[in-house]
Amino acid sequence: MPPAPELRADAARNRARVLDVARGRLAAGDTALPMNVLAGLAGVGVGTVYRHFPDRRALLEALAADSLDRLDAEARAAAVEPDPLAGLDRLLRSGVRLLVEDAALQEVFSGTDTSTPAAAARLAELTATCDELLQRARAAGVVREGVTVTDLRRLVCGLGHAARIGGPDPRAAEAYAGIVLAGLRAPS
Amino acid sequence: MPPAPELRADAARNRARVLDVARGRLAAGDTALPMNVLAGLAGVGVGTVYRHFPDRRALLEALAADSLDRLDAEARAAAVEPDPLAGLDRLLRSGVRLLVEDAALQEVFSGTDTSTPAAAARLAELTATCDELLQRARAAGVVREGVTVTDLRRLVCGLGHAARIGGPDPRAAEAYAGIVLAGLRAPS
DNA sequence: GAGGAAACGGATGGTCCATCCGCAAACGGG
DNA sequence: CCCGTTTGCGGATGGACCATCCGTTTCCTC
Repeated sequence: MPPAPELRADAARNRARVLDVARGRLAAGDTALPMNVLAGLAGVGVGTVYRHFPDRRALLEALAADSLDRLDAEARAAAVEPDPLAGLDRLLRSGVRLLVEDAALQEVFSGTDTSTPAAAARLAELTATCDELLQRARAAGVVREGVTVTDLRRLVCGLGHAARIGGPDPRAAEAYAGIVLAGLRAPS
Repeated sequence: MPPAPELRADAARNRARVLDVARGRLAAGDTALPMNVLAGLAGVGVGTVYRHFPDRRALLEALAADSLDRLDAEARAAAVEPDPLAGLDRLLRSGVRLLVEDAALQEVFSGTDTSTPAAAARLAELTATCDELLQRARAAGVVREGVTVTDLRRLVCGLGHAARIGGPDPRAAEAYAGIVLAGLRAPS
């Protein structure tokens, strides 16, 4: 990635405002905020919103960037755990937790294709990290046969989805992660 | 439920046409079919569609009615299995399978509130059946502590969601059901 | 502080939703 | 069979939202 396109002062300010408002609204459960309303709340014209975020998905990806960073950090940490099973534990639990905490991340992570190339790259990298860990777990024989990194990703998304039905429920998320984790272990 | 409101001949025909077209399109992956297009394809006016199905959700519930019947039947069968663990197995596997096979059912089942009172009643009944089975499994000590029937429902929805990421994948659905099933068993 | 580049903003056209009501078709008694 | 009543039909319509486009404003550099 080339360093950064260097935004003009007002552009940076407006972009931040829009993101702030959107984040606040999303945290408040307002998942379908119209773009013109968002613009109004941010004290900005609609065009400005669309310039910074070509479509809804791009906005979501920007909103999820922070959480994606954290998830990436967790994955790296998990990948270097001495015990691969402990690594998987950490990966799954933190993944589901982050997905439940951040609706934007859930959306981005569940989606099949990305809007920003940046987001695509991040996801690919994350996948590679997870795969490395999974390979190690498989080599150690502690995980079920036939489980791929795609399965892991889909399971995490699924659990995030599950723990959101009827309002985000972090406690349920934790429990579901534990259940799947137990199920993923190689049958002894 | 009082027997049936006795639809007039043309009304029944039109209703069936709309449902047929909608089912076909949905099966073809067209999840966001505009109502006026649907009406056009069914050779019917938009008003007719809205009369039979006040909103999108009601249409989905009608589309899912068949699958919901099947799910209900499976749940009853599962509830009378002698071995409660086998019952849970059957319930989970068939639930996830049906959800992956029928997008409408996935939608209805994941949603938090219903449009039709009929659908609400069906879901409540299904929940009761599942709860009965779960109680039995708990009494036999074969299932994790603290798992509620709500958890079961959410997990099934979550797995359905997971097995749909990147296109419905029945094989993955089966595998995920197996994983969660293993995880649900009481740790020995 | 002047020139050029970058960003702004909101009017605009397009799509879809959902309603409403004049009209047509179906039912049932005579 | 025919006609009155009732039920359902259809599509024009208004409103919400999306996404674009371009004249105007703001910022940066020299």
